[in-house]
Amino acid sequence: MAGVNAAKVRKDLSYLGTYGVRGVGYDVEYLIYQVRRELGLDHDWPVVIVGAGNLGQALAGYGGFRDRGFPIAGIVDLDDAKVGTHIGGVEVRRLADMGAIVRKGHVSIGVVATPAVAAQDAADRLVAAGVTSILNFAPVLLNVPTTVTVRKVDLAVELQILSYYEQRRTGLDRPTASAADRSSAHVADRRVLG
Amino acid sequence: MAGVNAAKVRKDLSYLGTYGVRGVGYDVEYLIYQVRRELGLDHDWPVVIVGAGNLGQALAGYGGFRDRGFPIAGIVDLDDAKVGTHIGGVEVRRLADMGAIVRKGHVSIGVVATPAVAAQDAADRLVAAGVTSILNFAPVLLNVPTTVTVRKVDLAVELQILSYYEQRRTGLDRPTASAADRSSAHVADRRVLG
DNA sequence: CTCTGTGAACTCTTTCACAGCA
DNA sequence: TGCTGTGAAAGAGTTCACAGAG
Repeated sequence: MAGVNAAKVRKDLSYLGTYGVRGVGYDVEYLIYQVRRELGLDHDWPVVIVGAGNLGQALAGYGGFRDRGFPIAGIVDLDDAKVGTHIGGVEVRRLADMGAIVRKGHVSIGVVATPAVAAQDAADRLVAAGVTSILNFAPVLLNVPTTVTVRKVDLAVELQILSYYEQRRTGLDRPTASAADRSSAHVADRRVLG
Repeated sequence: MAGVNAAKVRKDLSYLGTYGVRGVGYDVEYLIYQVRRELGLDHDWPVVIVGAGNLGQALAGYGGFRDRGFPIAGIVDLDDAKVGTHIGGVEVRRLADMGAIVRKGHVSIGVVATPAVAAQDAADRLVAAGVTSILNFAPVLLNVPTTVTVRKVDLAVELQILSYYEQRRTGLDRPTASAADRSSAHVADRRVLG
């Protein structure tokens, strides 16, 4: 169902410890608990969103975050016109309030949903406020201390990857085709084919 | 700057062909053109968005798609209350209009921005309309013909990955720590540390 | 006989190290 | 001397195949 074979599932689970019983199977409920604990999903992780533009609003309004353990502790924006408006039950606050939100809400994860030019400043402020993990939606590489973890999600890049397969499907017979195929195998592994 | 060493850059570029000159360097402009051509970025790829909720609206309103070669050919929604409204200069159309949008706009990429329960239906309709690549934001595995490429972006999973590092940073000294470290190296490779 | 745990084999990716060329 | 191209080595990740246990 997940596109992963049995050997890989067993090997991966074995890294967590020995939670199965040979010849019998896994206690599913207990296994799920252990996986969740290992991934840090046994409690909520409040997040603060920087940028109340289209994306920031969507993220704040998207119930999937709260439902899956990531409640919105706050959303801040540089634009005073947006401050005071409500999105998904959360009030947009001033950028200067970020430190207070992080401190009061025990926030360790920040989301950068600003335009590219404002992203580094947003990251700097998040780091200064004490955030140690950042999810970056801006199409720039953020420069942060080594103690801070950054993950980047570039929506346009996701489309570019699809365009690569589209282009390849139609524009066949190029001489370098097979070599490029091999080199891009790490990308293809995220394809889900039914 | 990109967190990649010179050998890897050279090796990767070599898969596209021999576009550099030994002892001299690459003609940057020509190289960029070749990379773009190989990735299918030498022309626009109009996309159709299914779902005009928070996320669909954000995607449609987000200028980054159009700017990077992915203009919004149309956005459709099941909810008649949303039909007729405008988002980022694009009118929300009825779900039934999807076929016409795809045909008229020569769309081959669809974006699923629906709730989880509606995602498979959205994908089925996209495939029936002739779309061959799907970017799926719903937290479900889509079942599509092997001729269709699917990429999944799960925003909550991105936060879960960050929570894993957070949990690990604080809750240290667990016996299985080193083994799990090794097994998760494929996740860590997307971290950007300054 | 069934199902998990895991060392070993295998495959794929990255890096090294140097040849080739200006 | 400087920079690209690439075979070979090294390193990671995945799969195999079977031991172990009920």
